[in-house]
Amino acid sequence: MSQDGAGVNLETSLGYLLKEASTALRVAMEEVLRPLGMSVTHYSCLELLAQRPGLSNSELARGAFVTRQSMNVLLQTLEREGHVTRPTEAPVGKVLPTRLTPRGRRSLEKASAAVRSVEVRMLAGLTGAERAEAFRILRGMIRSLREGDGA
Amino acid sequence: MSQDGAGVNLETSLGYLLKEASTALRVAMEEVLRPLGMSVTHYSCLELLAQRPGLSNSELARGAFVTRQSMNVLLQTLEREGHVTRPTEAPVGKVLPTRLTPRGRRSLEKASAAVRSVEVRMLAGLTGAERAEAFRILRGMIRSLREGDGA
DNA sequence: CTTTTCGTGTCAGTCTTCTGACACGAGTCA
DNA sequence: TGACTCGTGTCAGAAGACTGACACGAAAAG
Repeated sequence: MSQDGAGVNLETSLGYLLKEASTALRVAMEEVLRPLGMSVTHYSCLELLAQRPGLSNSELARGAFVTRQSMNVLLQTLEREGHVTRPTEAPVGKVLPTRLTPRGRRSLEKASAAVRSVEVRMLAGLTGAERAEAFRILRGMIRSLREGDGA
Repeated sequence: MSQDGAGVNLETSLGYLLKEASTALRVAMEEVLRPLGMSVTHYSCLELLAQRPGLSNSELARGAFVTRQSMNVLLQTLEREGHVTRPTEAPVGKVLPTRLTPRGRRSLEKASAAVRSVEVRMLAGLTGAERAEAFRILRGMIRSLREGDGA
């Protein structure tokens, strides 16, 4: 019932499986993040800032896979809640470098632990070699997909 | 600058890479689907119906990774546009089995071809063995993630 | 047969994210 | 110097998806 030559066979499509895996991961993350009052984008933003302090709104948006506009409203919330700070004046150009506050850092610590547990669970049945292989393959897919961008 | 033992290292995180790949795929699909006036969920719904005619609203929702409510409004649109049909009365219970119209099928054909080209591009640099390996690994991840569901 | 559980379709309201558009500053190039 | 491109921050409106809640029918459990 599913081997019509024309269609994309959902049962065997790597694209569909990729979406399925990504959704499962997002659901699992939401599950552990909800008790902390945090969404996935929320967390991603904080984690990005921890690893690369001073990132701009646009850079954060790209890193969290949302638009600048969406990231901006998120940053406003995070700023209001005291998790991050942005200068009122741009030191150079229009870019407003964002930084974590101590409170934001504490908040991130719990979230990070929760997310790490999810990732550990996801990778539980995989050997080191398989993880490396998965990493390599996914990187390749991304590169191939983006190649056709400007073409 | 990124090897603090506590955080989830974004550069080496398979979870992050998974999201990145999934986003790249979605973007690429939106790109080829837009000229056809179709969104990804739109297309997913049609493709599901082609392979499993008579699916209910709820089943379609699960297959397209959205809620019943979201799928319902989409189905209303698709019905209004004449791409699908649903009986006004439920043959049994409350379930309304949905089917593609010839018009829906024609519409899907173009979309399916476009999506297939994206998937081909994504898989371009991969050998058959790698694709099989990717399939196996992703399946494992999904299973592991869902295991902790009811725990 | 009765009760309970489960899945379904649907209504209503809210929220998040996106698309479109604008002005501004920095860097590039002639 | 001046024109041009590029990236950025921001405002406004629209679209899409979600959460919460309800009634109903089927299937399972008693």
